[in-house]
Amino acid sequence: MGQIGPSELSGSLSRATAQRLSQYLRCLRPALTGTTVSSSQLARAVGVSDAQVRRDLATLGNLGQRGIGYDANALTAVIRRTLGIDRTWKSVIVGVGNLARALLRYRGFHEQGFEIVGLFDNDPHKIGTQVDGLTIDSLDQLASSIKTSKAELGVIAVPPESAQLVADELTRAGIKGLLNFAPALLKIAPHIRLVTVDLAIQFEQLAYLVRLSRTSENGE
Amino acid sequence: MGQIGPSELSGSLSRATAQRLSQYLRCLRPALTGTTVSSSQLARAVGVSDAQVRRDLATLGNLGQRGIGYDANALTAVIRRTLGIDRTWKSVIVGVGNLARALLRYRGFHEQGFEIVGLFDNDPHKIGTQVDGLTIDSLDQLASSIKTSKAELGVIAVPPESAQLVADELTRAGIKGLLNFAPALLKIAPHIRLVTVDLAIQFEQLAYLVRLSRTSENGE
DNA sequence: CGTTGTGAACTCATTCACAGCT
DNA sequence: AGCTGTGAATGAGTTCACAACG
Repeated sequence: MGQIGPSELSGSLSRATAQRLSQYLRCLRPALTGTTVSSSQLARAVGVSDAQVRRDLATLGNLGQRGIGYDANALTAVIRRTLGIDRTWKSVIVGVGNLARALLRYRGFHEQGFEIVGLFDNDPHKIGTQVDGLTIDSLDQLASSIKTSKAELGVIAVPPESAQLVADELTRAGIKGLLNFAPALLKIAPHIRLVTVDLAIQFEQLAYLVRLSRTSENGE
Repeated sequence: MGQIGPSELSGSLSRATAQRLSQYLRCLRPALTGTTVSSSQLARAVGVSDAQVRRDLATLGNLGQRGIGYDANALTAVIRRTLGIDRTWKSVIVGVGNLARALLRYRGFHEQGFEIVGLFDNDPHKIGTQVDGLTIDSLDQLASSIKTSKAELGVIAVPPESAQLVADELTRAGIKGLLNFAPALLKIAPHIRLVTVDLAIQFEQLAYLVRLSRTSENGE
């Protein structure tokens, strides 16, 4: 199974590990110069144990130097390659509301390798107008536009009642992965990857944590 | 409210369990009428095993009926109480950009118990204007405003370089929990609860999943 | 020295499988 | 029959602790 090939993107990392790699990447950026970084430094920054960091990074190959640490540049490169963001991912956003605009302005998306190549909406008032240099197209054009632009990722930023429809349309257009912001339970084909971000759930989790820490005076 | 009855809010649920409870809640809403729902139904809807559902729900007390299932209304009430959303959480948003506007329009926030009672920004052009019936205030007024409104949750929707400052200010103002959307590593006091939502990380996770499913044609 | 990499131990989470209730 | 609750088994994830190395 874990055959270390030419580019060692070995045995699939757990979801949690992949998330932490993203976080390590975040802290690595500031210290991008030719410095080295230790597992305990990364651990403190992200809020995990140093053993956890070492375990995570060890799965990427032996890129630490004992007694020294990890080379920040090399580590960054390997994590990016492992996560698959060592290249550009063309993406489209369906539903051009405030969330879509927030995503377009979100710092560093482009430099992280995510390029928005299409905006779609079904509101006649929006179709044809421009946002950040991109023209908003009608949903009818979704399939043809995706095929010509070769976009692989689709962002669903429409109200929940349209979310399934949009997901189906994106699937038909040959999209590979969906990032869904609608609080809806999507039924999608097994070959499509789905990441759902439900903002209300994040609020609920926060409320739970606050409530918990008040109920039992449990430190940390 | 009032009595906490069997007071089954003791044993802190794991973070993952709390998340799934939120998801169950999501599927429960449509079937709100006096119906019963089975663990396998919930499991199918959310995408977990039925045993998982029963294990999760069992931690809330014995509210299933063998041979029948769970009463949708009762289950909803207990989950809401467990998550701490059986009451209103007053919240403020700092940084009134597109993300803040998206949150304000997000369906069902209010009905889920989250009430935005304050908007803050340091842009002179925004201060004094209204969004959704709320007047945008200067950051200077943060502390006093939070104290009079008794807001408990703060949403950080500012650029990453201001995020730490805002977090400190909210802490000083006596906030209980922070929902951070800035891609920044926040240093916060231990008694403050923090949930960070990094949208770029979600993109990265999706890219990883898509890349993975292409590399090894691993069915699932 | 300080730091990595990793077997081994350990903790937490999930699934199995079935008794027990309706 | 159908469905829950749960002990037991399994699996996944994390920490311990230390040898190996610069």
